Amino acid sequence: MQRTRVRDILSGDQGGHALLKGWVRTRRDSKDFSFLELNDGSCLGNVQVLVDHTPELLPLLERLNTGAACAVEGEVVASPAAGQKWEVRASALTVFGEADPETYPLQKKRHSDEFLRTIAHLRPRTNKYGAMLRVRSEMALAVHSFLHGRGFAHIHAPILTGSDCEGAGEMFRVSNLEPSTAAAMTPAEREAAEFFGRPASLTVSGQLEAEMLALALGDVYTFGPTFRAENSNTPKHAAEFWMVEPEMAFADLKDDMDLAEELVCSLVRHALDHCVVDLALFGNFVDKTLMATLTGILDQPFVRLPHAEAIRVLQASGRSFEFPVHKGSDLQTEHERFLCEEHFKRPVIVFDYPKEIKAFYMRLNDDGATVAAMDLLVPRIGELVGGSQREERLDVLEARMAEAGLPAEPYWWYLDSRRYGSAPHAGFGLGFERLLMLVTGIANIRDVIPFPRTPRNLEF
RNA sequence: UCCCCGGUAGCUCAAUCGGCAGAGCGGGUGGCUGUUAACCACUAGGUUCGCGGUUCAAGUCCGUGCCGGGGAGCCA
Repeated sequence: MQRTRVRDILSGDQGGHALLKGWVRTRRDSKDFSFLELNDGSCLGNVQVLVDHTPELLPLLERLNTGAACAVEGEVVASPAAGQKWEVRASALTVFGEADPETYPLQKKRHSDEFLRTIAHLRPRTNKYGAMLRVRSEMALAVHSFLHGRGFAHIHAPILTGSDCEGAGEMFRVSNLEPSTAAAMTPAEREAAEFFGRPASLTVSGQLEAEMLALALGDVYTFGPTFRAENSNTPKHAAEFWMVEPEMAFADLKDDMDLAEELVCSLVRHALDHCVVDLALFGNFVDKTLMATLTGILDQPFVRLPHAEAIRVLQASGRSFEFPVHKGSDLQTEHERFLCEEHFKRPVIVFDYPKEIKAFYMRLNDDGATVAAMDLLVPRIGELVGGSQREERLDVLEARMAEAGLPAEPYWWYLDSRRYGSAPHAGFGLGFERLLMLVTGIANIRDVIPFPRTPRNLEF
């Protein structure tokens, strides 16, 4: 007999014989019978199972404490008591794995996020983390379905990279050499001995490779893990995170901003449409303002303002910031928060940044002072998306690299794309975990990744 | 990496001025009830994060290390 998922029992409209398999959330004993709350991860809800204390069932029931895995076979019937529409009257039980109540760390009561991080292998069995993981899966699907619907090709950028100057972020070095062996070698010996014959790292972005593919396939995107070795200890940084990076040929900055806004709105709408029950949990127990925030995002277009205009808004605010703003200065966290949380009270896209504070590959505007870059800022989280129109003019790109002090040689293939059939193109990176923080209201990035990697944390 | 706060029972936390180590929840035992964060009674449970110091006496004060949280920087 095939098992029925709890989700299908709870959403069904008729009873019948069923086989359920899952984990016991709690057991309530009466004199002659007990109630089991069974959860199988298919949805937030549990099925209430009524188990009579018969000679066959009682010995098995006694082994089913909170956390135990079991199978329940029985009749699905309308529940006579309030609290649930359906319940299952058990006719047979199978115990797969017991959970010693003396040592099983998950209790029926609420646990702190900090404690649950120390048992990341068990926390998916809690309501909150089960809900988060279902939403995470649903959001990944929504990313693919939105971009697929727009005609984007899903491409796979390499995770191992040889260019150790891709961008600003510190990179994780990758080597197959024993550290002690490598330490005894001269740099030349070591280079020859390295697996790739040169230094290798984990990628900090698939953008440069995505550009090459966009200049062949038109519209592409990567969606994969990304690595930063920055010693960042904050609620919104992780050493390993997932990033969605669309790249469009024949597109400018406006197209880029349009796509970012439409993608974010599409993902939020998908969550509201497909994760109703799980989002309700977050709205009730994690962030009371969640639903208002999410529907607010869909209400009206995002604010778009040039960086220079953002500076003027900040200067005119009358606020005394810890870091005073002036023409050409970067936006600090306090400025970003003021703009989207207090002044506009909604997502804000800031664009046309001074070229000095942005990366070399961003397209130089006609004013010669700014580049066609954009950051999408959202309340509470800050930068959700960072992108730009790319510099497609070979001479300008080479000049910008020289200004930045970058050697041209390792970028020979990147520059080739501007040498042969270059075309205007644009793209951005969207932090997938930050999106999940936005959608769930969860405040710490460590709680939207099943097994987070942060400085000094590589357990599990 | 810098600044601030914290680390006491399985979990969440109290402990006055430096003076006997406490509660709720969870666990165990018994009872009760179509229960549902079940309820009632009883009960067990401690290297007070580690190391060093001050003191008659340290959970409490000092130094240091580790871990966690918040803020900042960097960014997705």
